[in-house]
Amino acid sequence: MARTGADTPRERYRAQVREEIKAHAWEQIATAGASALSVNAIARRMGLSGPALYRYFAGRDELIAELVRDAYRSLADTLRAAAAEGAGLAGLARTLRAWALADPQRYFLIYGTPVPGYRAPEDTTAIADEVMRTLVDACAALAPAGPATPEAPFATHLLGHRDWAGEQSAPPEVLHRFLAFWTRLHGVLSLELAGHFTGMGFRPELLFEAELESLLAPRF
Amino acid sequence: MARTGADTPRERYRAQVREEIKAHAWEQIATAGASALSVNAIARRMGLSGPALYRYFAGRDELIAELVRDAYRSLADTLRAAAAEGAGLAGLARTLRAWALADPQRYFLIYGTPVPGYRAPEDTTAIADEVMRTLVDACAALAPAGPATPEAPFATHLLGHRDWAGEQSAPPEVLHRFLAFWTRLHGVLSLELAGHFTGMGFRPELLFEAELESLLAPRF
DNA sequence: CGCCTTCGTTATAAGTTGTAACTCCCCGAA
DNA sequence: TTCGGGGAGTTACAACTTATAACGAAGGCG
Repeated sequence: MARTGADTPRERYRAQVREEIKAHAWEQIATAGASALSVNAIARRMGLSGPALYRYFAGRDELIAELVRDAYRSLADTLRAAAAEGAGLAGLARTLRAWALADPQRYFLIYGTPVPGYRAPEDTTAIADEVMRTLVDACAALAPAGPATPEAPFATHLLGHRDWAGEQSAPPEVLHRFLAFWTRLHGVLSLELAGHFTGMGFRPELLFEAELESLLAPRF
Repeated sequence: MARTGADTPRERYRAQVREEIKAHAWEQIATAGASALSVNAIARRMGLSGPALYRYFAGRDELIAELVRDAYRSLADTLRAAAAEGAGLAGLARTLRAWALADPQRYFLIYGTPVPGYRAPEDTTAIADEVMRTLVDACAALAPAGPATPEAPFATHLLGHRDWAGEQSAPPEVLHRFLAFWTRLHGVLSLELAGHFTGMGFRPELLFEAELESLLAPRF
């Protein structure tokens, strides 16, 4: 499962300890949030003393960056697996929702409040692009090259401005649908996971389904 | 402007210092995020020594809770003022956007990643309800009591489950439009403010406008 | 005018991140 | 099998944080 780079026992041990550190970190994040993640607390729970963990991660920031990378990786793999099993746009939406509900703090680690100075490393943005590409592909597969509606100012704007990751860019109609897909579902999910619907007494999954339905319509 | 409770010189001085503390806190949050807010750093910049600030706030958490309250207050006042000047749903949407762009970290303080254990105090949720009511009213004013569409499963669900703040609850069609309004605009705004659109090369305000337009349509 | 509250201070405790220096042991090569 | 090198883990330490306690000073209020 865990693809370790080299085979030397030292490398294997090192990779194993790194995974154990990350496991404790996730546990801690799930219960107290990422801002409360403490290197010392992890070391304590592992029976190690503080500075030992610095053999494995340059510091707290690098550990968090690694967790972000793993979160993106998990999401990308989950969505790709669903797509590979024939899930359409609706299936991907529900897969995304299930993934987010499984660990809200992991979702927020990716799509939550950003740290003002932070810049995601190259490999992480590459995985983020992989997520987007999966969703764009599903959008493209939904409406098989439907004729662009003439009155779509945003789509015509997208026609000229799409420095997208994928070079073979999808038609603007598809990109517009993808952006609506992404932002609408994120809007419902993030507010639900943050607890802004509690006390309102309705079932958030029905709002999610209603938004999803709006996205599947010819005119979304 | 600043409604100080009592008139005694001590009270006036106290309120003034509290405001100064909060001003420095906002400055710090805007540049480094809420998680990096340091009571000691604020005290240093004010020429005071650490524990002095504990005369004014019980601790870091209470200070942040106060900032959250003020952020909600600012948003509620801004939206109410816009509504009072005749702004409709579109005007409120653009007002919300301008308010968010003016200080992204302030927006995230309200709608960003939640701290797992945190429960907003009573008075804060009251202001949050005020924000919602303003938006619900604008949604109600948009379509003057249009006949409920028969095929609207979420609207019919809302009919039975709306433990809303306002007792005189709006019709489910209106509530559904409000929820779509809130979640769609938040979806675009939060992803934009978090920088997830940078490098894509399109103008986020056009996506915002496109989503807004979708919300103004009879069938949103 | 004097008291008393409140402010701001320093000292301290218990945390945190992160570095430095030292030991020790394991792995690999001769 | 033995020996050396390097990585792992340790303690000690610096600098920072939140927060409390105890003290002095200074102000307003009766």
